[in-house]
Amino acid sequence: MARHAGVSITTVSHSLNGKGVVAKATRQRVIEVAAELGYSADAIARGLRSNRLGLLGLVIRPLDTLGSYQPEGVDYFLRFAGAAAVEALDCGYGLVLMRDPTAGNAPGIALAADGFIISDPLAGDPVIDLLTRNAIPLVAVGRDVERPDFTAWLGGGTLRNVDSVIAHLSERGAQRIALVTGTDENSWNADSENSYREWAAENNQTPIVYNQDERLGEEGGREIAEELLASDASLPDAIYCLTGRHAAGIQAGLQAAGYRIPEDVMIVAGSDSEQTRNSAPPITSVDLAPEATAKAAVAYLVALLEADEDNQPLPPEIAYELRERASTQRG
Amino acid sequence: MARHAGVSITTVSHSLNGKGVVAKATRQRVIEVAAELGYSADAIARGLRSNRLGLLGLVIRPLDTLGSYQPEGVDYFLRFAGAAAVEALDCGYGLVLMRDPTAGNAPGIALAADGFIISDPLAGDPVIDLLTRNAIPLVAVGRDVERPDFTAWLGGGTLRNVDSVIAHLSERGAQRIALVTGTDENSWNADSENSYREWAAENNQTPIVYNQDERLGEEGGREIAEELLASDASLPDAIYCLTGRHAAGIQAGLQAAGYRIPEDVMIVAGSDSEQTRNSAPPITSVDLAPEATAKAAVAYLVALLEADEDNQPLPPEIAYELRERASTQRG
DNA sequence: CTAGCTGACCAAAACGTTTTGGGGGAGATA
DNA sequence: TATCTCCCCCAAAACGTTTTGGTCAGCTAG
Repeated sequence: MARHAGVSITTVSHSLNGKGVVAKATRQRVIEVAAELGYSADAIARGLRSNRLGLLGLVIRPLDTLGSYQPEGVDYFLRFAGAAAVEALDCGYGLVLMRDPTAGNAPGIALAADGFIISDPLAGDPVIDLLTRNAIPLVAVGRDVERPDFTAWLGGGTLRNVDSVIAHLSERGAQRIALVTGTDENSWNADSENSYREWAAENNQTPIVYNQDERLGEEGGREIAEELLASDASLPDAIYCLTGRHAAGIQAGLQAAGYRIPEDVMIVAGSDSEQTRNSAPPITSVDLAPEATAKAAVAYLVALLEADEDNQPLPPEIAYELRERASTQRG
Repeated sequence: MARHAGVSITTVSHSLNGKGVVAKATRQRVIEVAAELGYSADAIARGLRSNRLGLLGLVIRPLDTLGSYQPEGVDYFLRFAGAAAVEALDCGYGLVLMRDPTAGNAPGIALAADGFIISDPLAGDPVIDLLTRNAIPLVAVGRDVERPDFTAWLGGGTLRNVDSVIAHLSERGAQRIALVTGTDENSWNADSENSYREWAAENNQTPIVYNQDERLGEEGGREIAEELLASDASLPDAIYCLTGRHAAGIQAGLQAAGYRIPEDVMIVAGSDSEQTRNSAPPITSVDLAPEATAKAAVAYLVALLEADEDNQPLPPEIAYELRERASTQRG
């Protein structure tokens, strides 16, 4: 390239990057020759020199614990990943989906990423340790419940979903509202339960909480239904279930026992999925806005990467909406 | 690292990569020290030296021409991309989704990928030119209709879908079968039309073919319905429509004009989508097996990358299935 | 005793950039 | 004429590996 343009390597670099002092005519010629030759600086060599490859990593922790990257009907994560990839492109970055990079079978490229997005980190997440140790910037969706000092996370708005769901159910006449969470140690499960217990305490309700392994899917929901039915206490008249698959299972279980949804029990899911959309009746669900969240997370990470030391960006806020469906449509 | 282990840089490299001649004890010690320090060779530096970054690129051409990377209800590509990413990980690679890398706004990392998967290349696709010029191996899903010499592609089985759909429709009593394709210049559109016309010629049928822009979605389907209704010729009694969104639009258009599906007209879509699953009636569709296709494409590309010059792998075959639904359920 | 071989290790080159620290020529000033 | 100042440009270092082509010591064989 330098030979073709009749200048030094330095001048090529300066010309194409707009740095240094180069005569206008020279810079123009270099640019023209580069275009003609289809030349552009080798990204790897540039990466070696500048320690910036233009690559972002995405780790979706719930899929790690779930064991499968394509859980039946759960489209939240795929939509999240797709939107993140597109937004990264818009920012001039590539995005690589990765599994737990502490697990050892991570691709070699893992630690070469400029920054990471961690979706739903676990308590004291080792992935955050690894990245911090390697001085790789990261942004989380959901907080690490054991790491209060780590503030570069978004999605705190999910906390308010508990309140809005309870308000919705109360408005429809619910008296005794139960909560079903997953067992992953992430803030989505933990903080939702905390919020719920706070509400119960404030309203003199006996909290009714079940924790069920996410991996069990609809079957896990059916088990909860059986536990509810076998319990000495009377059945709650509304159930807020964080995962869509558990919700669908609970609904099916209660219906099999002769209960009607929503007449006898109302059901709300904390995240929308194919199961909640297509069960009978369809289940009222919180739309966790995967596209908007992904877009915000990528933009935030890129801002973090490209910001000066002194004016760091702040985490964006995401708005969630309740999709009201027949499972809470009374009267 | 070399200092910590008390050996040269060379010996570290040799020890960790199992190359060269290193005393067993030394190699062991180096490995231990590396584990202790959490050291692993910098992927970028290694990439610079070996020209292998461990990164695959994925370009989905229909989304480029569509202009949107999240077309409403079309989950084929997202599922394809997700499955490809996971399979790449299983092979030790990262996968980056990219837009048309010839468009200029491609991320710098684009040409640093070890290899590419091109989904549904266009006729004489410039992306293939670009990659070939840069000596980057690639695998396509669907062939480039203007590049018969390029054989590293899979998905030829879609050709047979035309026959099986026609067989299915004939079995259900169809006499006059129309075809609706898209206008993208890919093999999926072109070869399907060719197959259809061959069948028509062999069976003394007057071919009825419409080509409609993919970008118009369901509205485009409705337009086709109007054209069919306005035509002098009588309405076909079955329509094979390659895209799910066109199919849903045609069905809605015909129903609005008072025709019944499937009694008056049967409809089949060449690719499954949310529209075909949830329209009324649900539309019989070909399941293009995005996960299996993606997995096969990645495995094929990786095999290509890692193969010796002399024994190149052959493209795998994919099997597709017809999902029979009410839109062809007669009698 | 010497030449040759082998096993263990290492210095240096190469990969293609970016960045640093000049170098040299032309014009201006003394 | 000598010196100073700009303005352009460039050589070389550095990034962290892998790979090539050694060196050196200790043995073995002649």
